[in-house]
Amino acid sequence: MGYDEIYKLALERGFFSPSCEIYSDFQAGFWEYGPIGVSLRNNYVNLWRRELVRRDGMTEIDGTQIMSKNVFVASGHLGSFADPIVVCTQCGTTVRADRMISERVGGSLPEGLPTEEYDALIAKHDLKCTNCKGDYGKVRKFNMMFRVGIGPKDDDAYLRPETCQSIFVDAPRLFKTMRLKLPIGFAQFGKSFRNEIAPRQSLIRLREFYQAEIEVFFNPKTANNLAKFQEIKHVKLPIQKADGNFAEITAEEAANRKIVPNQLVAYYLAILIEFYAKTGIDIKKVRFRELNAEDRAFYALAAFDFEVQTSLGWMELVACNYRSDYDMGRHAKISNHDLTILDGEEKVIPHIFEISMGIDRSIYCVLEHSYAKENEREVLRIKPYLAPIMAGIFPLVSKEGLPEKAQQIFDSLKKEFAVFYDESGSIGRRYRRQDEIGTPVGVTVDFDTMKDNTVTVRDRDSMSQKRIKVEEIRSYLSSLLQIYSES
RNA sequence: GCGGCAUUAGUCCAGCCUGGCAGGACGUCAGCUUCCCAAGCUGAAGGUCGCGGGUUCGAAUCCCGCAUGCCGCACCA
Repeated sequence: MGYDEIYKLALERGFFSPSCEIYSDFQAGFWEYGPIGVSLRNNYVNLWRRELVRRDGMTEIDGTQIMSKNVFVASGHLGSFADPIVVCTQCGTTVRADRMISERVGGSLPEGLPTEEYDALIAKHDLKCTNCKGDYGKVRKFNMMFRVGIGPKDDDAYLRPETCQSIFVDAPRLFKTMRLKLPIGFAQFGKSFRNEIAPRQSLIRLREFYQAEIEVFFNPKTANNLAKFQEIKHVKLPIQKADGNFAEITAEEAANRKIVPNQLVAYYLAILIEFYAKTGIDIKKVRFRELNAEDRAFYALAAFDFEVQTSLGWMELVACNYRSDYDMGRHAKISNHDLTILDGEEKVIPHIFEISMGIDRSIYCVLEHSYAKENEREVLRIKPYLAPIMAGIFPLVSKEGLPEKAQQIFDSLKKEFAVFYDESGSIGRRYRRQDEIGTPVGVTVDFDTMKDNTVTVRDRDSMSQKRIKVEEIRSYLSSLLQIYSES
């Protein structure tokens, strides 16, 4: 299925929609989750908690979205998250000053030059706009962070451009109070904000978006001595190397042959791909793409993007970055706190491996990989534990006490399961409506129900039905929610 | 941010060229029908024609600006 079908489904069925859409001054890059979308996202995040956070014994926190300026001095975002841009005074074309200069003058420029030096270079080489030969204006820094003013004095602070900074600055207290030892993963789900120049395609590139980030703190000396590595050593990792070669190899081979930096990285890539297999994303259409030095973030020693093939091309869902001791080293320096951790006898600045997941994009991919049109039927073949609604409860016809009986069953289930009652239209129409939002089960009350207290349960994927007792509905639904019976 | 195209009911779209009552299909709702897969019949609701300005007796329609969306470029932690 393509983007257009998913977008239409989203608008019609309440997955997501543009923010502030009744006003004409609304801005690009902001989208709402509707009722069905919220339910899907909650289920997705809970699967993330179950299959990554709890599986690995991680510690989850929830930090603030607004953080002080010094956090981003330390993180490097104030300096490096800003691009030097220059605008043509004639035609308004905007280009990256550093790239434009190095392309036309030759050689590469050091990062983070003051803007005056770019101005001087443009003047020295008499560079004109490539589009219209017009003069360039002054070079300025465009920072991708949203600045906010705090209190009556409008003190500088910023909306976080990634959730992980809270983890770094909270880490010292967490190690003390939660009695943690290396290696340990910290997890956080929440909003991040980036002032993208060109937001695109609804959930794919947003200015306000959800991340689920995991930051694994470890001592680099023991990164190849990981007991739990045995659990996943046979998991296959599809890796697209920076040199272009592709290989599907086991986690064990990847670590031994140094295709990934160490066992610890191999382990987390493996549990990540096992997580995505459980989301229903087609695991034959995923890869880890190794980034070369130019494409990596400024802090990363190694980086693997987890990508999924979609109708829009390969889409990056997760950035896996080996951040080394950059973060804790920088925060130690700028905050003037000792951020070393005692690992046995040794004091270390922890190294960090990061699994930075884009939730909105992941939700989109789950939808695209699950949605199917078969003849006249449109069906979202989503895993039951991700389904926004678990079961529709229907009276076969709206008379002779059937609605009352169905309502009674609905009431008995509603606190435990996301169930939906509907008596409007033919029974077929009600089944098909639920198919479109991926509801795995239709429970129908008919005339036999009134005699023997049984109902039919209808399966979304096969459309087949069987009769079960009313008392068995609860266990029937529970059994469908089991993850570990899934392949 | 640049260029091209687009924006009309919940959704898809016609109407625009050639200015003159706001339309269709699907969906939704109500009633009838209905013993299991978008059936049928009857009826109804639903509109800031993206926003602002201009031209005109009169603008969904023509002109200008802006916003948003899509595609391409550029950008992309």
